[in-house]
Amino acid sequence: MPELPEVEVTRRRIEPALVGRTVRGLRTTAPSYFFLTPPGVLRRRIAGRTVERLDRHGKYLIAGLDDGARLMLHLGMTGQLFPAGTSSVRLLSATARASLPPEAQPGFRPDAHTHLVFRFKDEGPEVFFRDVRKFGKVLWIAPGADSERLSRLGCDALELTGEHLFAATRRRTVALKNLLMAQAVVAGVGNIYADEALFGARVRPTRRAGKVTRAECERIAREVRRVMLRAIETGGSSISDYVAPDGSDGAYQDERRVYARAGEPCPACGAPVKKIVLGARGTHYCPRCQR
DNA sequence: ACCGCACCCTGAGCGC
DNA sequence: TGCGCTCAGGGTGCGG
Repeated sequence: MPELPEVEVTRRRIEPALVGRTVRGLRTTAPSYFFLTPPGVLRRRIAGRTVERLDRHGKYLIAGLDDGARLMLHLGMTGQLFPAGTSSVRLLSATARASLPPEAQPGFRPDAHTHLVFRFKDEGPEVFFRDVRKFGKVLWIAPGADSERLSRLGCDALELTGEHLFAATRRRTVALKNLLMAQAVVAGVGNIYADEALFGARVRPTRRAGKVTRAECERIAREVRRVMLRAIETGGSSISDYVAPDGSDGAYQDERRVYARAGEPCPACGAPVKKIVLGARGTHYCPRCQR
């Protein structure tokens, strides 16, 4: 489940394969929930354009094009953005290779879930956007136009301050965790890092947002930034590489302290980690450390 | 204005 | 072994 760190890692990996290159053509799947811009329109708008930059805000990637338009990409739950034939996995057995995600498979061919295939004028590799569940999104934004989706996002989670969080929580009765995951307040925090940051800050996810103190907001903001920077360093928790081919074994997996550890001892005090449902999302915390 | 919940989708994992 | 059910989750939008 890509959150800010996974999107940032994706951005850094895909940037060299996109920026400075001119699109010869775009292939798409049929119209669906995935396409905020209809695929036919998208193909016409993108053909011939050169990608000038690739930015990120929260969980959104935004490609700047040479005609002033922008292409917005969201990975949703299962989105994968990767260049063809990126990696060499010769060291792994055939069985291990077969279990690799497509981005690590040298011979990957676009399948029914590959909704975008960028082909370029140069001889370099194609770039694929694959998304099995279609919770991802693609949107073409006209030159000079605003996107309501982007303009209503709050500050990027890496820039979150205690002051901003404190102001946003006043007079709010929602559970703190739900507010932390509201993209209009802070952009980039998802389920995993919300649980991890709140554990680090020792604040219970169910607390009414309005009851959270100034000092706690400072701790939470610091933990959000710290946890996300650390996850970027370790390559994110669902972005795979050759050493840890299985998404669930991503590097950050080893650093999780509460997420998906229900019943296991809290790393700080040993009490069993509790799992509840909050805002229809699995929520994990230590009942002793987090008050 | 705010809050809670249904919905979009499909593979994994489980029980029978 | 195989079928069918349930669950997971980001973000939007609706009804209360």
